[in-house]
Amino acid sequence: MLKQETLSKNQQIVLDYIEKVNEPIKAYSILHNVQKKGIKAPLQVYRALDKLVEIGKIHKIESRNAFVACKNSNCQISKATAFSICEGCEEVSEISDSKLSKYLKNFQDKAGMKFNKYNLEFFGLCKKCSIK
Amino acid sequence: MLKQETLSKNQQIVLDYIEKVNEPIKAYSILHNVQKKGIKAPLQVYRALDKLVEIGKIHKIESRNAFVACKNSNCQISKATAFSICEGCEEVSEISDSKLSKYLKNFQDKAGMKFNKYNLEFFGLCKKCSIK
DNA sequence: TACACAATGTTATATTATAACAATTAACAC
DNA sequence: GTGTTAATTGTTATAATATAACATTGTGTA
Ligand SMILES: [Zn+2]
Ligand SMILES: [Zn+2]
Ligand SMILES: [Zn+2]
Ligand SMILES: [Zn+2]
Repeated sequence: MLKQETLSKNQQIVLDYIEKVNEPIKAYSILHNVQKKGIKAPLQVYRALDKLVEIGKIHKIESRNAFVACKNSNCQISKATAFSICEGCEEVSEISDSKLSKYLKNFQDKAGMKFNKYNLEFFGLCKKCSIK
Repeated sequence: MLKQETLSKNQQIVLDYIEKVNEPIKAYSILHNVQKKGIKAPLQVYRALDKLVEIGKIHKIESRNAFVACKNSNCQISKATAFSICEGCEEVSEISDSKLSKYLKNFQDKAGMKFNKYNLEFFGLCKKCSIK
């Protein structure tokens, strides 16, 4: 079978919603908001999320248990992700910095382990929150 | 009041256990294993974990919802952490690389956000798992 | 002593995620 | 088209992770 090129119905419903809200959103919040589209159970959401993460359409913000649409057309495979997270307003943005990604892709730890994936989360205060 | 210098009873019990097992361990697994010491409820474990993370004695591996003792005497404050995680055997080790930490501490995103903390998780296969 | 704050104990509940199994749909080879 | 395989869906139940709320006790300090 060829590699999937189109999303399934539930995958598309979930992705549409995540792209629309345009900020990190939690699985059960997605569920509540797509029930009018016919998705009834958590598992239907989680299965769609798994696939969307796998193909790089969305990313999981691990420290927040939340999901966000990919804003970086270069990371189609979800294997090299970096985010900045404001601890004041919880605003999250995906970092797209070629020097950073190059540095991290080439990083070798002392045990010589070869990495195929990384996730980096920076925390701080955004401009708005830091002047409060 | 002076800054806490000694750990409380429950904090010490939980830390002792995490240091003993010497690998990432989950909160409810900790609970089961410290019940003989008198800790009875999840909240007692989570409160101890929160404090231990705060003071840098342990770290949370976000992608695994697990906790591990700090192996890097330099990161007493839990604000700059990096781990390598084997996706085969789930072995986790804390990365201590001064060049990496310097690079990340000084990283500035395009929005000029000032970071005070980061967490980086690398994924791959350890030597043992990669020859299988 | 009185005060402030940290830590504890306890019960209940909220939140996040997966197991198990049956049924349906989509893609492909022939 | 038919048969085959894998992906997807639907459904119920349950597991795993984490916090709310509130009363109580301990600890350092003035
Ligand atoms: Zn991305
Ligand atoms: Zn902010
Ligand atoms: Zn550490
Ligand atoms: Zn391994």
